[in-house]
Amino acid sequence: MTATVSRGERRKAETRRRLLGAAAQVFGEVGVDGATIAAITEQADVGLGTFYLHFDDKDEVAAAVADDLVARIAAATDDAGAGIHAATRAVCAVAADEAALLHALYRWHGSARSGGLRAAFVERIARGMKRGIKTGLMRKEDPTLAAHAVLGLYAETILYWASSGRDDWDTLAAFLERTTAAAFSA
Amino acid sequence: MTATVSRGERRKAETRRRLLGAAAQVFGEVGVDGATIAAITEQADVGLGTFYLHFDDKDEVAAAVADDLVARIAAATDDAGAGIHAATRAVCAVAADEAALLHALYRWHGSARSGGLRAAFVERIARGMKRGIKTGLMRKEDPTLAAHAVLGLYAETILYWASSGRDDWDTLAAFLERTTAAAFSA
Amino acid sequence: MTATVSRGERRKAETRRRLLGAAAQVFGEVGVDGATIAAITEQADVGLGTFYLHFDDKDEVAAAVADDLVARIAAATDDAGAGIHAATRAVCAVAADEAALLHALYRWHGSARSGGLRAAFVERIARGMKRGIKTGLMRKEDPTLAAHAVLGLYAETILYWASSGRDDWDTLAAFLERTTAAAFSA
Amino acid sequence: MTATVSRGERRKAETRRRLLGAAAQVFGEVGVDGATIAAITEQADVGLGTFYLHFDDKDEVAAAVADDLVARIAAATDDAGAGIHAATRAVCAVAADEAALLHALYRWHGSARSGGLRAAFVERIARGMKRGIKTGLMRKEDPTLAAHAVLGLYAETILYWASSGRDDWDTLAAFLERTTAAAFSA
DNA sequence: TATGAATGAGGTTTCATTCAT
DNA sequence: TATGAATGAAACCTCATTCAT
Repeated sequence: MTATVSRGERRKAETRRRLLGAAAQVFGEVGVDGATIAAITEQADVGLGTFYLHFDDKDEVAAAVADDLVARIAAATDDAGAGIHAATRAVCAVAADEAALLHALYRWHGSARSGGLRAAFVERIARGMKRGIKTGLMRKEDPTLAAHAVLGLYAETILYWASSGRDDWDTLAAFLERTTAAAFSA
Repeated sequence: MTATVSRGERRKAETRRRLLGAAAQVFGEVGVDGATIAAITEQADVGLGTFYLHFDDKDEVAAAVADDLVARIAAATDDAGAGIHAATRAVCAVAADEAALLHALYRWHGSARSGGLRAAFVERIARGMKRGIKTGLMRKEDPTLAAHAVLGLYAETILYWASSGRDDWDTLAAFLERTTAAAFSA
Repeated sequence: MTATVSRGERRKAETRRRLLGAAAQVFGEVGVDGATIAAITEQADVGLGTFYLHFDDKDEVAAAVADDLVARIAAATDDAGAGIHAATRAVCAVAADEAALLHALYRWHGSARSGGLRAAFVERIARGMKRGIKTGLMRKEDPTLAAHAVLGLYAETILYWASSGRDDWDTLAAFLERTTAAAFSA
Repeated sequence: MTATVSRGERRKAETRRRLLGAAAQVFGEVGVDGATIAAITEQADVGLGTFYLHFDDKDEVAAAVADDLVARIAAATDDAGAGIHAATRAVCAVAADEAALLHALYRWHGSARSGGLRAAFVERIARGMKRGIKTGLMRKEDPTLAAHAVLGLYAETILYWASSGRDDWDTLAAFLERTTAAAFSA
């Protein structure tokens, strides 16, 4: 009744994880466009050809790395419970850890196949907005448009905070809560 | 004492203008990273080597194109007179015309030499914020931080508007004014 | 005293047969040069590494497939009994079935180790020629040279027939008999 | 009134000629499939990238080399005047010089774009056949089919002659004339 | 000043082959 | 005996940059 994955499968999954981690690292250092497959496999300490056993091309890893990051932020906000307050702190906490990667992926143009970070975040935020509007806590606005506004506001300030080397993320979180509340509360 | 620019100098300036226009066009089509020097010179209908008589590399043209765009938006807002209202309409008007280029330059990582669009806009917005705070119209916030917030809010919504093909820019402008006012007015 | 082949040996022979069939299939589809080991093992529904338990490399399978085909054509002509007439019909019958494979192997440059189809056919034809000359049915010519001539004549027309999608192989067979007889009979 | 091609254009044409010559050389040595772009540019003593200034890919050079060879053989036969006799000698003369290249191109599978040697030769031979049939010198046969037969007969014997190192091409030419005449004359 | 042919470093991708299981 | 993940050499192709004209 244990998970029945053969050792071979576990090793393959481990290699894939290594590649994803290496890609995240490299993307953070030189950006998605600046990253080369060779740099990723080198960082992962696997052979060059191994990359193509796990991904078709760079876009595919980038999409997978983006999905991972989105999932982590989603998990962090979900764990944090309801409320903009907790969610904002959680997002800032992840941002503090993964500033470089966040920067790389947020600026990434994405590919035909993947919407990248933006689409995923917009969708999550828009859902929250709809709830807020329905419960009367929020001013009535087009949820998708408002979600883009919030995304831009959060992303640009977070990346600014990270790039200027400030580490008092609570200050930023407070600003974000204050501003968002003022902007959209009913 | 008319301006004494020789014919050679005039021709050179004309060629430079051609290259800038071509670069803007190509950037809009394939992004800054996707653009090649050959594509730019071809679009400009100029020899390949000519590029290097006017610019050192792609970063330099991209910076120049970005400066041009910033200057045009600045001129538009300045012409529009004071007030967020007029400025927002002016920005949206330019965005409507240059959506593709705006997209390309805003996502561009920039270069070591140039801050790109972001730095220029942040600086302008921050100046406005300082004025607003001093005159008591605006809530007191860190002007640079607030400027990044406004930049992100505007940029992300404008690019969304353009990418979704909507052309009722007045609707967007109204949303932006409403939201910004709510977020930052005293 | 039945043939005592162990189960292991039987299974191994079966796997080899599977690989040969798969190789023939793949060669017909993409040519010998275009075929990859992976494509062959996939078609055979066998592990990639298994290939190397049976063959050293692609040239070796190609040679084996060619030998098979030659053997089948030889068997067909032998079964058909004596006479150019019957042999030609038999060759055309096989060609009709295996046009793609025939094309792939006939154009194949061969390897250092194997003469491929050409050598085998030339040898068989030359033997027939010598007999024909000895019995006085055939004009006296250098048998090997004449064999090459016949091979080229047959092969090029058969491949043309197959590639143009015609299926009235009797028409072709009649042409070949008529022409060969005219060319070489005493 | 002299040919008005600038020096630059002449130099470019010269480079192209160098590449064609080098490709012919390399194809003769290792076959079309075995040839690499690097080997061709090295043989031509030009930079690797230069290749792509003149040809899209290997298929395109191969087609150009094939066209050249066809044109040379066509010129040789045309110069030789009418009659199978002269034409056969002319073909053999070129074959003697270009045996290796002929071998490489004749075995080449060709590309989607180019019919290669085969198509060009078949067409020329078929034209001759139609004339022969109309004038009553030749037995009535499907001209395209007969052309393939003649092509196969000539090609296979010529390549045999070359590969076996024989240099009495007159002997071969005599065989070809004799055999073709017997096979197809009315 | 303008041109564009030539260059080659640098990236991507494939695939024969090995080897631990 | 069978497997298939891992490997890296080798091929392809692009494009920034130079330089002779």
